[in-house]
Amino acid sequence: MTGDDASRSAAADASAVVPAPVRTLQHVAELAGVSVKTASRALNDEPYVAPATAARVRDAAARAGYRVNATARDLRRGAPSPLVGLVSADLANPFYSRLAAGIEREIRPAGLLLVTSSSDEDPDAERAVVASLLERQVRALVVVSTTETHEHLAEERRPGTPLVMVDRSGSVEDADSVTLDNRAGARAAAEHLLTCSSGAPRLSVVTDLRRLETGRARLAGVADALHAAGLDPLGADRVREAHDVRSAERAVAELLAADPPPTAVLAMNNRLATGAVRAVAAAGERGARVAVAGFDDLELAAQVGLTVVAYDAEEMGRAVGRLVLERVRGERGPARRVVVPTTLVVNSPCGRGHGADAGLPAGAGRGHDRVTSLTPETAPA
Amino acid sequence: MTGDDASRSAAADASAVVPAPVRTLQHVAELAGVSVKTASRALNDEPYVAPATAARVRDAAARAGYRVNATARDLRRGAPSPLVGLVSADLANPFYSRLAAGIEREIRPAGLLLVTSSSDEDPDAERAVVASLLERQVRALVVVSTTETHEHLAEERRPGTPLVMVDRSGSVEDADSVTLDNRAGARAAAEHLLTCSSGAPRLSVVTDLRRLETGRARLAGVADALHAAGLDPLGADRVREAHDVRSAERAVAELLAADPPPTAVLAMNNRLATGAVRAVAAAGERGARVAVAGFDDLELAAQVGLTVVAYDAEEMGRAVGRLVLERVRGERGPARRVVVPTTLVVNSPCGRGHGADAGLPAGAGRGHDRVTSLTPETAPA
DNA sequence: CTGTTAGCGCCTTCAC
DNA sequence: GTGAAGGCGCTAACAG
Repeated sequence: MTGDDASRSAAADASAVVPAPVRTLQHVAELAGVSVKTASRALNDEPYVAPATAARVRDAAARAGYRVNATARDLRRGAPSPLVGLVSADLANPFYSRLAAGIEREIRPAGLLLVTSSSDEDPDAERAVVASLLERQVRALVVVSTTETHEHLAEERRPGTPLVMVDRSGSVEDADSVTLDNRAGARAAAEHLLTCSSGAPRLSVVTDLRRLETGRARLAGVADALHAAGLDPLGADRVREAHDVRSAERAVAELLAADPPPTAVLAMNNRLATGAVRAVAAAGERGARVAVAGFDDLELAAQVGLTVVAYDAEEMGRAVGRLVLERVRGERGPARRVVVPTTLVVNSPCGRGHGADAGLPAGAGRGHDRVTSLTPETAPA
Repeated sequence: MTGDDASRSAAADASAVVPAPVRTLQHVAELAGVSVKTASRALNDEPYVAPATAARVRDAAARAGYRVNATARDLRRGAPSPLVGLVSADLANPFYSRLAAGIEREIRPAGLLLVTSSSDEDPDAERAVVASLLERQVRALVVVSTTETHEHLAEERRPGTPLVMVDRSGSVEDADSVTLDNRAGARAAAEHLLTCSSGAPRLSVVTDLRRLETGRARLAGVADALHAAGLDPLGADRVREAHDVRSAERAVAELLAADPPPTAVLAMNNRLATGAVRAVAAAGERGARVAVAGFDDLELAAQVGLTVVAYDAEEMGRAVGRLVLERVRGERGPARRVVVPTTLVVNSPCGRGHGADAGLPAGAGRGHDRVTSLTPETAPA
């Protein structure tokens, strides 16, 4: 083979800064004039290696730019992979990214690595990426599932691979889950909006995919609030589905055009809330007064008078990370169901509505009216 | 060994839904009554396997819940790992998460997996995680570096592992890079703020770690603008360093308390801009009029009258992904330096300043006054 | 068509 | 102290 020669001559090339692409322990051993095993011992700081030998080996390794192949080592040792797979819908969404950040922060100290992938809310993509991660022998799987059912998670997953469902708890028997108290959060927001109106309250809602568990739970929370207030359930003309900022803006514009117009709008997630704020601001120019609330926090919510159902997404991620660590460390107990409480942060000046003439509710500060839902931190499965 | 027996009896247990934790090809082969190699062939759809045999093997694999160990396969095949490592400062920051999303979207179709990890702006953590990823044999490395120098990237990296520096181009000879046109972007924002003032303009700045390349470039852009306008360079009393929303809010409050107060404030990233908007809103209650601009886009920028230096972070990620793919596919050319242009989105009503009484600039829409910097998409190294 | 042998890079066992 | 053999799970190469 001329491979080695070619490599060495490339080392003389200006573009190759590093010595020579020697890679294996075998090469290091030859360079140091010892056996492979001795080289292995020296580099792993095992006892019973003569100091002089160890030094020679280390030197050879350094010159060769050698780096252990952790994959091969783990294979030989029978060690499980340090990879934890995360499958979410869209990493660009602040919710998922904070979640990922929380998971990563929690598992990194344990030497675990987070592999992130997106399903783009496409069930087939989710199945494919789950399969791919499983083949990569991920040590645990964290999934924000987009699918209606979850056989692909229950069955395809090798027994013993811990699974944590996030945001949407799903139906896998032995899977841990971390979800929000969606129903209580939405109910709190709806109740606030209903009491906010000066006259008879009329509530409209933008929601995302109703097929998802979260969407259904949040709508149920709204229904709770309406029922408790003795009001009629949401009519079809008071609900629109949207999935991004622009479609939400259009949807809310339509909702606002109803006769009579709503006194308040509730957006079921952060993207929809952004669209809603824009639509209401535009309508506000024409004199409308509409209170707005949204699920999920937004950085500038207080500044635009947006009331939000807030929660700590990164802390959710940390909770996920802790579950992963426990399972990875051998915890075999029954599935845990962690429900994270939400907090209503009231930023809309109540009774006055919200619009161009409402001005910046700077005086309201950023959410001193916090109402935490009473959901317990952890509930039994 | 009683391992198998124990496993099988566990299958009868209610908590174990799946058949039996048989894992290796060896087991499948035994189950199907064929050799390991035949099983391998059947499962890999190789030709020259009797249909009946193939069916038996597939059936056995299904019953056993077998899933190939892709890691072992790659080792044997000499195939490189499909892992791409990303080391960023903080995945919870929308900039990094959009970046990650862009990279992931671009590389996923090629079968590559993104491993994300955070350095938390800690150089030592960065070095550690880079080493760890390299040991995992990542196929390519994408780094948002927090370190001053980059020997650890230049040297420790095995020759042949492609490296893409993002946001901060660094000093590694053979590394590709994707960066923003920080200087032009900051200059455009500063120029806008300077011409915005009715009287003599006084500009103050909140910046993050000045040791970082981005911070320096953005400050240089501000200096450019001041120089071009014939104004004095920024005095030390007009600059504060901050690194998160709260410290930025405090810092801007201090800047606003100067005598004479600034007519405009420029925040050098998204977190600092959020803090600046809050501080200015609070001061606005007391009648101050201050224009605000920030580097990085924010969802609700238009709604709060925040002028922003915007750019497409996800597209940056896709550019990174494309570079990774090219290198992974064997492209050996010299380092590429991609510079992404920025766009100034003017949301502050010019000449009137910005404060509580400025109201929502809803009429200004969301950024119709876009000024794209003239930076070329790609510049030679 | 199918099985045997060998070995990817590394480490464990057990000799020397 | 050190080295030779063997094997983790899998698949190329070569038999049969």
